[in-house]
Amino acid sequence: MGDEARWLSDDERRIWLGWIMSSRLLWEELERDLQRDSSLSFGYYEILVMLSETPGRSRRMSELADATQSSRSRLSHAVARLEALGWVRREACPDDRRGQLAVLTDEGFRALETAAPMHVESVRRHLFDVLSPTQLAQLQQIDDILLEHLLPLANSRGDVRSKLLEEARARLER
Amino acid sequence: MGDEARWLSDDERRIWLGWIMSSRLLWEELERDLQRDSSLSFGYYEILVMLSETPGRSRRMSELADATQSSRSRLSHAVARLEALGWVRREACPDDRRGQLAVLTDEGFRALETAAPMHVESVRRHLFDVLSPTQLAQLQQIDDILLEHLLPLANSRGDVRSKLLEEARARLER
DNA sequence: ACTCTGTAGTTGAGCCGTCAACCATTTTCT
DNA sequence: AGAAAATGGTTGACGGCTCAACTACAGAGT
Repeated sequence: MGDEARWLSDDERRIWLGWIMSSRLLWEELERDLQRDSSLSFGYYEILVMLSETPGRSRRMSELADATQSSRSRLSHAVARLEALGWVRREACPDDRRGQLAVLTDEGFRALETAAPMHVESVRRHLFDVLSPTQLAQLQQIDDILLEHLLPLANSRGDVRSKLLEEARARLER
Repeated sequence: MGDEARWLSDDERRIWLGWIMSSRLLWEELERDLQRDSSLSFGYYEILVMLSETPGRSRRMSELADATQSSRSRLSHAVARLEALGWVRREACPDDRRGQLAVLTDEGFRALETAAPMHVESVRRHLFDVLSPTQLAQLQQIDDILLEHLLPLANSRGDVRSKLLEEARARLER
């Protein structure tokens, strides 16, 4: 392998591999649980959660895209599928004729209600129950720093994500 | 949202959101860099790396699957695509007539050689350069614990991953 | 009013991964 | 030895994502 200027040291390599493996496995485990318990993908789950948390259980497409860290395109596809499942409905936006509102249906809300407790349980099992309070605090600090570095990058890449991510970050720092 | 028995506390919610956002963004950023610099997906990159690190630059499919934390199916598809690109070649396994060897071609090795330094640079930029040594040490501990919890789960789910993950973990603990 | 630029959202092609079904070979058990 | 079970690997349908192209509307400047 081309060992150029700044290769990784052994320590760094271990940290790197550890991060890759653990974060990948955790994601997979959570998605698998969610899929098994509720036949819901994590992406869908996030969308339903975000909708359920707004008054009126509805939100504009682009807002929703930012809130769930997805591209507009991805959200558009996802909402189309959720609509086909009957969990979300599209409505025209009153004040902007370009806009679309994604609205959580009652059926969608019920689906979320059954999924949520099991998902939370899964998050506990795989994250909160295995780390000590100290480690959780450390993890939070680390993630905050990473976000501080990564969010501006994501934001500057225009198109995809916008100011709402900053808002999300503010929420984190509160 | 159905607040059942053990919902997340505000602190937990912040940690949870922080983890989701940061790990997702980091993955995306690294993949984006890799794609931009080398038109290589992270999955492919990993396969090439694993192959390049074995004597003979070849490895059995299932070994390779475990080493890259992928299902046999995924690896099979991926190697098919890498083969079409001319970076990997399949060979029959001498001692087991069921087996297949994935072999890194010279062209594949060259592709990896150009990709690697830029990728390492990207990892530094987004991870090692933003965290302090203390935080990196903490992160490693945290990831080790997560792995200790997650690897057995992944292993027990038979089919997909096997003993080699344990080996990988041993490598981590060395 | 009229163009110019930016924003909202959708669409289709193509890539990558999952899942389940499948064949071939090897191992184990009797 | 022969049947049964386990292992190695592939395949095809399908889901979901990305990227780039596109339509429609809004807002600014003239």
